[in-house]
Amino acid sequence: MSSDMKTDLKKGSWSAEEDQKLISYIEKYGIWNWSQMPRFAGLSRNGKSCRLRWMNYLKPNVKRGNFSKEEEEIILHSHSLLGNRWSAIASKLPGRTDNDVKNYWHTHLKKRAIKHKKLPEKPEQNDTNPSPTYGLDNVEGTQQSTNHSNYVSGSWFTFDDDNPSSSCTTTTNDYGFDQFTAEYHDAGSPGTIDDLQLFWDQLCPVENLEIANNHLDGFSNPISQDSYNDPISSYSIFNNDYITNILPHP
DNA sequence: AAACTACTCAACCGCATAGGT
DNA sequence: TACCTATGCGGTTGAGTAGTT
Repeated sequence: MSSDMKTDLKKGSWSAEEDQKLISYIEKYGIWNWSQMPRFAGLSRNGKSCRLRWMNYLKPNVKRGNFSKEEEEIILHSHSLLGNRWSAIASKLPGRTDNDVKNYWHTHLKKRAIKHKKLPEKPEQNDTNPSPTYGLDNVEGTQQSTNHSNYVSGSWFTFDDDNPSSSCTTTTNDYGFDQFTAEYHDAGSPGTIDDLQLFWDQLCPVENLEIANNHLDGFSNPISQDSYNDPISSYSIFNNDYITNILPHP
């Protein structure tokens, strides 16, 4: 028999008194075990309910109120990358919870994303009007590409010498954003941090990095220790201006 | 003013995973 | 290794509210 059945636990909306009990207890004793805490805090709730109430509502620095334009953009962009990984998306928005982001998506942004998805695609490449090519070929000191194409084809550049399985691609994602994705694969064993640094230096030369970072909006930093530990590191850029203005051949 | 509809968001539920024994 | 428990996550629900007829 579950503890819920044994002890007639309360469900539904939280009262101000319950909120205060939980806040007072946590302020005094901290969070130590959600399933035990309610009993000591004098609450007839299960641990999950307490945890949810604290995480989504009572915890200090939980941001209330309307989402800003910037927050909306981050959600839209992140969702196009991560899908319904609400917790991961919320982590990019200080003070917002996964529940908030999920609710806001369903009530405000989903329709917009679907509408956006129906926007016309970029023009197809043809012989008389070739799409611009993007690459590092003409950047001094960088590796020459042996396999690059434009963003319409969805396959842009492949490192085929020093980094045989690393790649960059540009695609138009489901939401109509141009998505530029680069991956560093170090087949089998992790490479050195220098290998990774070299890869990203080639991909984003110094003169491009500053502008590129303005569009990263907190997406994974390619030169982080995390990336080093992960045999694949990647980031994506969704801003059309970035691809148009930063990466075209000179 | 009443009835109905649409929207919002707090909360619940089930499942997956991590960590401990 | 198998089992148990706690925690975290995403899908879903439903009460309350706002807007419309």
